[in-house]
Amino acid sequence: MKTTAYQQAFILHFGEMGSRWGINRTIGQIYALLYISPRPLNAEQITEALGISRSNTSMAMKELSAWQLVRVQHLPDDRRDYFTAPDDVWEIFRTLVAERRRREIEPTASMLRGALVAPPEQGDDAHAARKLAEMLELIELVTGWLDDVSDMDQRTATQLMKLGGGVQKLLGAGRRKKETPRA
Amino acid sequence: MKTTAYQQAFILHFGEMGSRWGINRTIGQIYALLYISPRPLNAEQITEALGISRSNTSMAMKELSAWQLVRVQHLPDDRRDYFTAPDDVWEIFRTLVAERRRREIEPTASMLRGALVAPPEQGDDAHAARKLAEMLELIELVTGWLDDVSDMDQRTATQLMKLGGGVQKLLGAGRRKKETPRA
DNA sequence: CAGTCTTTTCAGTAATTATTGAAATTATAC
DNA sequence: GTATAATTTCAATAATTACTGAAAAGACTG
Repeated sequence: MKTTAYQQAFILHFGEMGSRWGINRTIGQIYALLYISPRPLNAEQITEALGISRSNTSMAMKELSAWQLVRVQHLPDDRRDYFTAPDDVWEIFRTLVAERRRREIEPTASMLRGALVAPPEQGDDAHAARKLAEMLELIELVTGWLDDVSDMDQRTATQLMKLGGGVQKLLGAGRRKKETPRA
Repeated sequence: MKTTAYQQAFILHFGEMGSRWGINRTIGQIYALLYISPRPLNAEQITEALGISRSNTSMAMKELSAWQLVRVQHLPDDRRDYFTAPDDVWEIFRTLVAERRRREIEPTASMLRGALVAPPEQGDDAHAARKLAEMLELIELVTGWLDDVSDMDQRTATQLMKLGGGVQKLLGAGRRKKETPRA
């Protein structure tokens, strides 16, 4: 596997952004490589294309599998694992949202629910409990909404997003704060 | 500043989640502390409450300010800086979305735009360019939508989110994939 | 089941990120 | 101006996370 300069730029960018996205450089690069690759790649090809160790590739693939961001497939008369990223960006997006929700939000929601089972009623703890309740309410509102959007097919979701602020008209309210028409 | 066991649990959780959220433990803890505190706190109080160094507090406040997640205020006859988190969770949420967008998505969108100025038209690079274009299209759709939602007032946004999948009826489409009614 | 190919594990090391303490800077008071 | 309080900077160190190489484990072949 050799990569062109054009591909390199994209792969290196994903590597650099990796740390901001909570994944490491290797994982970012591998995902970028798979995403633009027109064919499935095996671990050896990935290792060679990125100049990393075989074991690093193995660990990264495990992590990407845990995120459900890659698929494994096999070719006839070849027992190596071949990896692909899903073709459809919308599907990738849904997976990302679901996984980030599970890892970054759900543990907190769960902790908040626990803390609110028997909320203190006096003093600063009571104030804290009210703030926790506000946070949980917002989390549940937003995650519920994300679930709903994830269940939509791409066409509907696209239509909804393009509607943008115009959705307020449909809601029948004159509460618009700022006019932001979209295509 | 002393914290109760009830407050501690929340603060420690935010510290632990910090690494998943792309901030460090100290920043997570400080934000949790400020969020539930019924009054503004100065750096010394934060330092004492969390058992960290004064310089660590200073650097963390700088970072939180960069995220626009805290406000500084002053008390009469006291020249120390007092910090608060915004009262309104909705406002905090909007800030988080805006900042994450700016740091985690915008650089990539910008790179993609650059790569698509003169997209290659042959071979694997052409395939890569098509995938880049798909990614950019999705990013622009989603970030545009986030902008629109951010511009809504809380009441409208809440109404919209509670509507959930029901929004499809308003769109006049029978393309519902799965029925998920919400309060 | 011995041999070969492939993948995984993991201890050690490298690289990165977080935290501290001391010194420097800034701001205010006298 | 000097003294004092508050905050920031930054080099050193601690802690964490990423990566490698070697060895082990697993999977298939003949």
